Amino acid sequence: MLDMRKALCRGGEVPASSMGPHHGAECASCPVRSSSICDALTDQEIVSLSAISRHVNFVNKQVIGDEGEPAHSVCNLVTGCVLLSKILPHGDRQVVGIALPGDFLGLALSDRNVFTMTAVGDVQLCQYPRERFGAILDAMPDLLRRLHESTAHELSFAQEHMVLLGRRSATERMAKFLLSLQARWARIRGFSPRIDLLMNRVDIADYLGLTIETVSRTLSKFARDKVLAIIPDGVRILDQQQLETLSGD
Amino acid sequence: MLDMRKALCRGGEVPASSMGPHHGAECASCPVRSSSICDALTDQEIVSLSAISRHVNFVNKQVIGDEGEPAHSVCNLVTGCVLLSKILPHGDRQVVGIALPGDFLGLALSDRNVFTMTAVGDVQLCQYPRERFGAILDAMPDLLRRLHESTAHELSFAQEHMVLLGRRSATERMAKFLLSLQARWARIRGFSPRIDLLMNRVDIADYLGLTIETVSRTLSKFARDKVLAIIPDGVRILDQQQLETLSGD
DNA sequence: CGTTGGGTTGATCGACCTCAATAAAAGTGG
DNA sequence: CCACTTTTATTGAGGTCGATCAACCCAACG
Repeated sequence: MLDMRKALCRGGEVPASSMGPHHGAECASCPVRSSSICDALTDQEIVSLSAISRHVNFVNKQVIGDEGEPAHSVCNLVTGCVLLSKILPHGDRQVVGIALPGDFLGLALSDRNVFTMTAVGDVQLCQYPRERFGAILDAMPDLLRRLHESTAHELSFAQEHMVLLGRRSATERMAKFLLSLQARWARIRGFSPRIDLLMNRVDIADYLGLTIETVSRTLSKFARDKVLAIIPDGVRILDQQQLETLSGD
Repeated sequence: MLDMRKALCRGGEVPASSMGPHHGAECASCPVRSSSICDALTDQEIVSLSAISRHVNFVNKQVIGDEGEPAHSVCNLVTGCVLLSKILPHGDRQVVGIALPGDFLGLALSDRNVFTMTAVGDVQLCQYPRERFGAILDAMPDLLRRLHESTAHELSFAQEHMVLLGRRSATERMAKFLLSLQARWARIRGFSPRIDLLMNRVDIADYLGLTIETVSRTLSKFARDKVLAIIPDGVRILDQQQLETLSGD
């Protein structure tokens, strides 16, 4: 519901902390290699891909790329969380996706950003110049296949989210959201009843197509019903079973 | 809002009218070749692809494939319209996509249908066995690239639809829907103020996340305001400009 | 004709939004 | 470390848009 684009202090595209280019070597110790598109590559291919890669850092609320603006690079999300959002003429915002470590940003390889990307908390990206990445794709059919897989998976996720936005109640949306985040983090850090939300109520509301008040009320209701406890920066699930019931399937 | 799966007379996967396999030759005269993924192929490649293709026909409301069931084939939509939908445990339905001539069904190449596909009116598909199509992809990197492009485009469209479902009013949804359909048909048949809806109010409601009553009321309102005229099987736009204003951007 | 399926319209209801006040948390500067 | 501001979250009261429930129309069709 809030246009954050103006509210941000964007120094430059690349924060000072990441100006030094450091190539190649890190891939071997990359924490998301196995869960990213890079797992489709041979060691040799990794080397040639890493030759064009650069790590870049962003801080909370920093805009990584603006909808409609030229996209100079594509990247893997290494650490942190990135919100993908679109803003309507009258100012309303819809968060159309949440990227977590291992996710690829720029699946479409489009020359313009199709959505605004905003860092949530500290974010590290492994960035590749777009044209060079495109060129490398020609030489690595497995990489293209993996990219297509990821895109298809995203599409499927998007369709699932359409169902949520079109046909589900506020309670179901909230429950689904929490379970979905929990499941996604589980693949990265392992299962935990404690869920770091990272983002604030505005972001959640804009993702679920609700208002912050409804988000707050729904969470309070869950807490009152002992389904979860609201803790700093997140929630702790107290009754997993009940939350799944509330999610509507 | 209606579970149609049970309500249908599904003879078999392949209607009698299409049992005779007819290979290859039609590709030369295919009406959607240039707008389908096939336009990425050389004449020679077309021949090898057409060797595994088969045309199949479906009638109005016939289920082409059910969500969750094994997907034996992928296909190009040649004529007609296909609804892609998901159904909640509860019974509510969300239409997550509308396929028109030239669109590819089965972009994900997944072994199971991720949504239910339902024919709207008479439908002709150009069908390929899934495994064989997958194998052919290895030999045709351009085809894979084209497939990825289509998938990325679908994803972008899906995200736009999320904005509609999450943040737009009934009026805006309806206006957007009509303009979107008009634009998509324009690429196939050329621009026309007359829009064949093909589908009924239930389908529209389930696509827009509304009820049939709201769809009907909104259309009636548009007609009362002389924005459009409701005609058999569709609408005729009377005030294109005003409809665009109503769409909210 | 009666029946059936789709569409329209009206009356009422309720889930969520809006507006507003308050509370809690997080910065900021002395 | 403590006032002070600013941001973020919660809670309440009231309003609204679209859902629900229900009646009715109309065309197709046996």
